[in-house]
Amino acid sequence: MLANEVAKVAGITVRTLHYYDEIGLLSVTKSNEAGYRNYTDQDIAKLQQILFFRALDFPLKQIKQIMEQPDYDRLKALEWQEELLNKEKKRIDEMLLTIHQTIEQEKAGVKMSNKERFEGFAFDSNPHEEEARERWGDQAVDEANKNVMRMTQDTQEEMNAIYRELASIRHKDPKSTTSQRTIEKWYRFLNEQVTTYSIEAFQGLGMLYIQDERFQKNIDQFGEGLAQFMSEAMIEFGQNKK
Amino acid sequence: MLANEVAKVAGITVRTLHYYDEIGLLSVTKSNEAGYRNYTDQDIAKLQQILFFRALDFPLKQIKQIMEQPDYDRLKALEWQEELLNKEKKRIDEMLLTIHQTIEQEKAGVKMSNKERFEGFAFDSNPHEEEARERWGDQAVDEANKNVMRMTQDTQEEMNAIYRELASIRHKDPKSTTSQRTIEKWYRFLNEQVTTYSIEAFQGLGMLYIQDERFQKNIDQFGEGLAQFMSEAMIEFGQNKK
DNA sequence: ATTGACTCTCACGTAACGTAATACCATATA
DNA sequence: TATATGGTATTACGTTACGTGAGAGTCAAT
Repeated sequence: MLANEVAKVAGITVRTLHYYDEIGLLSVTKSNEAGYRNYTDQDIAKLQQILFFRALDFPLKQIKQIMEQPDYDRLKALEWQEELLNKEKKRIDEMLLTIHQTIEQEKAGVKMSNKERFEGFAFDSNPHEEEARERWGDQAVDEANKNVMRMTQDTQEEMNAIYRELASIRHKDPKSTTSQRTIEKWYRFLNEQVTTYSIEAFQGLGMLYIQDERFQKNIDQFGEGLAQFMSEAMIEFGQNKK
Repeated sequence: MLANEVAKVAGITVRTLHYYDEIGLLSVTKSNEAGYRNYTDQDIAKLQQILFFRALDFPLKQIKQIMEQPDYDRLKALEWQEELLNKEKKRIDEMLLTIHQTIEQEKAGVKMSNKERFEGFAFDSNPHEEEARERWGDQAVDEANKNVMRMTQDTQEEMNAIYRELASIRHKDPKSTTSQRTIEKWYRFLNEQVTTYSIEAFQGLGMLYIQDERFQKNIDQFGEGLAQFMSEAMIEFGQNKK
C-alpha cells in the first residue's frame, strides 16, 4: 500500500506517515525503486496500534517505547492513562460548569441593562468587583460583605481594635515579624468570628482589599494605605503558611 | 508589584508574564528605572481575566482579541467554546471506553496466551479479526466465540428465538420502542446465559457485529442486514441506559 | 509527449512557553 | 565595604507533532 491510501484509510495525512518514519516510530521499507514508501499489512497493523495509543493522548515518544520494548508494562501504562483521562474529564466538567455559569451571567447581564433602562435600577457594579467575583467567587465577596454587617457590637469593637493595631504599624515592612504576627490576629479573628477561611481564600481576600474600591475605602478609614499594607501582609502570610 | 510576586500569587511563572508582555497580551510599563516590570492593580485585574479565559482553554490569540475588541462577541465565543468542550468530553468518554476494554483484554489476554501455549490452541486470525481484537479487545471476541460454543442446546434455542424476533423487526427504526424492547431481551440473555456485560461492553459488542465479518455473516444468516440493525440498536440501548 | 496526480526530500512555521546564558540590580551579612 | 544571595532583564535556542510550501522526480493515462 502506498502512503496515500494508507493515510486515507487511517484518517491521517501523508505528512504524519513521513514524520513517523522520520522519528523511527514506524519505519517502512522504500522498495518501489523510486523511493516510494511501501506499507505492508504488518506496517498497517503497527500503525493501528500507534493510532490507538495516540487517540489516548500518549506522547509519541512513549508510544515508541511501548512498541519497542516487549517488557514494557502496557497494562500499567494503560491504567495510568485511564486515570489521566478521568482527571481530564473532571477538568472539562469543571470548565463546562464555569463556562455555563459565565454564559448565564453574560445573559443575565443583558437583562440587567434592560431592567436598568426601564426601572431606573442602578446596579452599582464596578469592573473590579465583577472581576473579583469571577476570580474569587461570589461566595468570598458576599460573605465578606454580609458577615461584616451581621456582626455584633462586641465583635465590631474587636475588629476595629485589630484595624487600629494594623494601622499603627502600616508603615513597616508587611513581611516583618511584627506585621506578620499582627496579621495573624486578623486571620484568627476572621476564622473565629466571621467564617472559615482557607489560606488561599485569605490571600484572595487580601487581593480583594486592593481590587475592590469599597473594601479599600472602608479599610483606609483607619489609615491611609492600610488596605495596601494589609493586602501585602495577607499574601505574605499565605506564602509562609504553605 | 514585581513580576515575582505577581507570578506567585497568580500561580504562573515569570516567563509566562514575559511572554504575555512580548506578544502584547499584557503589556506593562517598566518604570523601575532598572527596567523592572511594574504591575499595577489594573494589570493584575487584566491578568486575572486572561487566566480566566486560559483556564477555559482559549488560545492566547483569541484571548487577545477578546480583551482588545470591546465589541467582540464574548457570549458567542463562550458558547462556541462550550460546544468544543462538549465534543472533547465525548471524545474522552469514547477513549475511556476503549481503554477500559483494552485493559480487560490485557488482563485476560495474558492468561489466554498461557492457556494457548499449554493446550496447543491455535487461533486462526484473519486481519479483520486482528483489527477487531485491537479495537474491541480479545475479551469481547473470545468470550463471544467460546461462550457460544459452550452453550447448551436449550440456550442455543433461546438465542435463536431472539435472533428470529430481532430479524422480524429489522426494518424498523433501531431506536424505536419496539426495537429497544427487543434488544433488551438480547442484553438480558447475554447477561444471564453468556457472561456479564457492562453497558459499555454491550455497545462494544454491537460495534463488533459490523466490524467483524464473521459476526456479521453469522448474524445475517437470520436475515440480511440484521447485524447492522442490531449494532445500531445496541449502541442506542447503551446511550439510553447511561 | 504532455498532462495530472501522485511521490520524494529539505526546510521553515506553529503555540506556549521551558531552559539556559549572560548581565544588571538590591539587600543582608561578614 | 566586599560579597553572597536572590532577584531582575534580554536574547535565543529547544520542545511537540505535525502543516505548509518549494523544487524535483515518477507513474498512468490520454
